[in-house]
Amino acid sequence: MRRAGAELDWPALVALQPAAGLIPERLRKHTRRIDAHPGETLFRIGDPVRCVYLVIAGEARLIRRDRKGGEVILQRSRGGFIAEASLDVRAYHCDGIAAEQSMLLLFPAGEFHRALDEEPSFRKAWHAHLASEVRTLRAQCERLCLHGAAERIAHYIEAEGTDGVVTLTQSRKSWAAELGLTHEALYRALRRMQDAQTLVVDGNRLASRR
Amino acid sequence: MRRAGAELDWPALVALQPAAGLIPERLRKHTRRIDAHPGETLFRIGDPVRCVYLVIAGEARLIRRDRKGGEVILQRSRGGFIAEASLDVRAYHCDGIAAEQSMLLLFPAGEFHRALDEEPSFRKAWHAHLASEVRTLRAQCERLCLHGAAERIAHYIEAEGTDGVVTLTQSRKSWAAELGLTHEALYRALRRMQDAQTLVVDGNRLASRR
DNA sequence: CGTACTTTTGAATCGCATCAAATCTGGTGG
DNA sequence: CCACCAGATTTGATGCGATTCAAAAGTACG
Repeated sequence: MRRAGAELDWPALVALQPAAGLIPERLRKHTRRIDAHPGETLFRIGDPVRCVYLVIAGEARLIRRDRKGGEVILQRSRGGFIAEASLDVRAYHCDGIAAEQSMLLLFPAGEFHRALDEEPSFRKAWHAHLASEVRTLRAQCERLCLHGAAERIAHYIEAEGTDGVVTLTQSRKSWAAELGLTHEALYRALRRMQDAQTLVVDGNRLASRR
Repeated sequence: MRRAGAELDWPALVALQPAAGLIPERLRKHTRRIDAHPGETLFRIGDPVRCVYLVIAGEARLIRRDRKGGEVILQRSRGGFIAEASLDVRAYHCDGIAAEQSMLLLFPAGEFHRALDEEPSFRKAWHAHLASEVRTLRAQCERLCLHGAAERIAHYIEAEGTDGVVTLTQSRKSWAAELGLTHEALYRALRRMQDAQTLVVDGNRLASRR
C-alpha cells in the first residue's frame, strides 16, 4: 500500500496530475505514495496533521458528519491537493476519505514547510492555489445563498463551466449534496429546466441556454 | 481622503488593528491610507487588482449583485484583510464597498509580493491567514447546506462563537443574509428557539443551550 | 421632529424535504 | 451469459417551513 519516495516515477505522476510537477526536487525525496480503497479513511477529525495530501488519481473528500449521521462534503478533490488549509493547524477539523479507488502522495508537513521557505516558485504556486480555493469557496457560498434549485444549477454551470457548458465529474446524487439540495429536488429541477428549454442535458454534459 | 505612507502612525494603527503589526518595515513605506464613507465603493468587479486592502476600522465587504438587484455578501471584514484571494489574479471578481465609515490601508500589489518573498515571518502570517479563510469558508458552506433556520443558527454559534456564546457584529438583517435566510425567517427562528429554551438572547449576545 | 432603517408580527403561497417505491445501471459471482 | 445486488436515477404524494407580501412598531441620526 505504501512505497518509499525513492522509487516513485515522477514523470509518470506529473503526466497523471500536473500539480505533481510543482513539487520541488528536495521534497520529492520525502514523498510517500498511498493507494486507497473506496471509502477508506485517510485521516479523522482531531488527528494531528502530519502530512499534506495530493490526489493523483481517483477522488478524495473532506467530510463532516452531523448528529443525525448526515454527511456534508466540505471539499472534493479529483487531482490536486486536499485539506491544504490544515497545513497551518495542529489537528484536522474534518474527516478525509477516498471516495473511490485513489492514488495519493503524502508529504511530511515539516518538509513541506521547508520547501515553501526555500523554493520561491513552489511558494508562489502554493499561494495561488490557496487563493484559488478561497475564490471557489466564495462562489460556492454565493451559490448556496440562492433560493431555488434552478438558480443554483445555473450558477454552478456559470461558475464551474465554460461558455455555459459543464461536464459533471460526480453522480447527480452527490452533486445535489454539493448544491445543498436533496437528489429528488435536483432531478425535478433538471427536468423542469429541460422542459423549459433553458438547459440541454447530454449524459454528464450540461449546457445552459440563455 | 488619502495620505502618504510616510506620515502614518504605525503604533496607533497596530493598536486599532493587530494585523497591521504584521506589515514589515519595507512595506510600510509604500502604504496609503483611505477613509471611506458608508456605501463608498472601493473597487468594482473587473477592475485591475492594484492593491491589497487592510481594514483598520469600520467594515468592508465583498459583494456581488444578481440580475434582480439582490446583493450577496461574499466576505465581511471588520479588521483584517479583504479580497486577499485577488492578490494572485488580474481583476476583481466582485465589488468591494465600505459598509460603514471605515479606515483602510492600501498596499501596492507589487510591493506586497516583494515583501512576501523577502520576509519569512510575514509570509508565514499570510499563509496562515489564507488557510484560516479557507477553513472559515468551508464552515460557512457546511452551514448553508443545513436545512432549517434553527440548525444554521446553532451551527453559527458553534463555529463562530466560544463555549456556545457569540456576539453579533452586524445587524440581524445582514446576519440573515449571511445565513442564507430572509430576515423574517431568522427573527421567527430566534423566537422559536427562545420559546423552546434552546437559546438565550441578550442584545447582540446569543447563548446556545445544549 | 422627521426620515430611513431595522425589528417584529401576520397571512398566504410556493418550493423543497420527506417518505415511498419503481426502474435503471454497473459490477460480482455462479 | 445470466442472476443478483447495491447504488443511482426517476416519479409520485404529502406536509412543513421558508419565502413573499404587507404592515406596524421600534431605533438611530441629522
